[in-house]
Amino acid sequence: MSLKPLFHQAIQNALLTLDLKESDLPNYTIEAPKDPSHGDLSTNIAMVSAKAAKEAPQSIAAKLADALRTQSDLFIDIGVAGPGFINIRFKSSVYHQEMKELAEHANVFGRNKAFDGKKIILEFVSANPTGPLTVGHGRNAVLGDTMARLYEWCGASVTREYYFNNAGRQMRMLGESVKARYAQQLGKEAELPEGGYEGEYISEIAATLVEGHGNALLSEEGEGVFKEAAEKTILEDITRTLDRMQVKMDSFFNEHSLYENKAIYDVVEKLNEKGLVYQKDGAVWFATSQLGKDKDTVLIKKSGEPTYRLPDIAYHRDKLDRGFDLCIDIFGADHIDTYPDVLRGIDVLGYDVSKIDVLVYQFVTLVKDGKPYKMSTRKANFVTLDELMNEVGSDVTRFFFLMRSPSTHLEFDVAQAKEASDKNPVFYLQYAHARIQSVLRKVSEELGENRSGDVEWSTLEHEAEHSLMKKLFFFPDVIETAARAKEPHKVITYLQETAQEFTHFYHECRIMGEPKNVMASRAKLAEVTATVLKNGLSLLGVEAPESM
RNA sequence: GCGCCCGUAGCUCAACUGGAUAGAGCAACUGCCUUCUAAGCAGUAGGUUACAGGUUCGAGUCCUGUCGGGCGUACCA
Repeated sequence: MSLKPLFHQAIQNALLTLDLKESDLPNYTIEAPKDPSHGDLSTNIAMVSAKAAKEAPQSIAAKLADALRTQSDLFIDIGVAGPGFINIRFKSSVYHQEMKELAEHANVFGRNKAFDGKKIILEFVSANPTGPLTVGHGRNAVLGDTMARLYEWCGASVTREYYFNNAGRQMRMLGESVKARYAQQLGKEAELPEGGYEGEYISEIAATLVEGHGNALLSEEGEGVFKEAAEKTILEDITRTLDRMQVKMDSFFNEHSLYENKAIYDVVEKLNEKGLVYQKDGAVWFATSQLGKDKDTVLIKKSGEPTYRLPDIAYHRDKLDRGFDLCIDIFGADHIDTYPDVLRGIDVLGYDVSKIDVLVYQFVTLVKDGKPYKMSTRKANFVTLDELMNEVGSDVTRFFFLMRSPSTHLEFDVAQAKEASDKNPVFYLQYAHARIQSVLRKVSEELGENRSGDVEWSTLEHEAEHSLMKKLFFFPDVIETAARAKEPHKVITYLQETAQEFTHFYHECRIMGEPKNVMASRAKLAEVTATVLKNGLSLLGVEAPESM
């Protein structure tokens, strides 16, 4: 279903006849050359093995090419080029055979076994319930969810977890803020606390409380009913927002449970047994300087409250205890510093650190009126995810967040996103899909039920048909690469190229009005392309419309 | 100061993780709608990959240094 294994196998067979042994070979790669005139696939095997074999790369390549010629009937062309690349071109019949197999289960095409049977937990969003999700959280949510989908397509069973903390100063402040608004709405003198939350949503929560309880709550503490009401409402709102974005969490993990079951104190105890814990200035310290860090780290403040690092370590231990093979955290660049401390802790506790991995993404810079825009949940001058989706919809929102590599800053021009949505690249993909469906409807009218019958793949000989087929074959590789590298944008790049190949084919090769066998095979090729586009878009959480 | 990330076309970004002549979209320009969706296609123009060294058959990609930007560097989360 993918061309690479065919070539790989042929190389293995050819090697048997040469002196070169597989064990002598460093890792060689098989790639599709950028320039298609070089061939369908290319390998650097001769170059990378030249040193060990003490032989010129061109000479090795020539021998190997000869062996391939005599042993394999898959190729129409085998050549040696440049510094020692071996380039091959497959016979048409290979394309047709592969297409036949692909078409038989196109709807699952792309699924692979790269993470087969693995239990993976992804932690993402994890915003504390102090306000609505912002554009900044959006990138986190979409990256996490899309990674989850990618792993699922690679055979893993995936848990999406939202880790949150409903205690601490922020939440206290939230309760006080709601209480202040509540009192104000009842005509009492009250001021927002210093550093309180100013957003409109606070007033709305207060208004609901006024409606439900009148002035009965005036004597209550901010930390009590007010905080609880705010937390409940905000978490519901967050869930609704995620829902709109096609993000569904499998579990919510409350940080507080790690206090209740004493997990955090057990961590301190275990670390203490290793002699890595001490007291100083009334606080409890983790001797991270003995583990390669330049200074030690506070685990429990002198107030008796743990810092976030302690529950973080306990949380990751909990995940490993739950039997996950891989724990991935999706972090914004500002949280990256917690990661090494967690690893140190987990390592000392005797767990396999390699099971913990992190996807760090850079910040979203919001651009408004051509200027960068500073956001703060507390000041309420943020743009919420809901507002954004009201303007451009969930498809465009998700696509936008995924378009760029996580390691680069994402510039989000609000004005541009709000206007001219027809210039957005997501529509190019959706349009290609809709256009295929439209053609297929016409073909079905023409051919009736016969359309899905036996397809004469051998009629597909046009250059445009070949390059489209070739593109399709690589889909599973792309998914695997994107999952391993944790770079979902690779899927987008691929889909755009695929849509481009399709429109090229669409303009070069008419479907309607051709002889029936040609019409049928081209329609089938178009149909499979649509399915691949749809599969890819579903990985991104984006709709593949039947018409536009 | 130190740590992590980034610097590629006018702008926003790719480049299959070390491969061959660095590619797309937007913006600009030239063509193409009496035959399957013009939200499209074909073409033109645009580059010393921040800079200087190094590693090797081969560097945008790896190493060292310099410059510039972002984020950290809390007994905040």
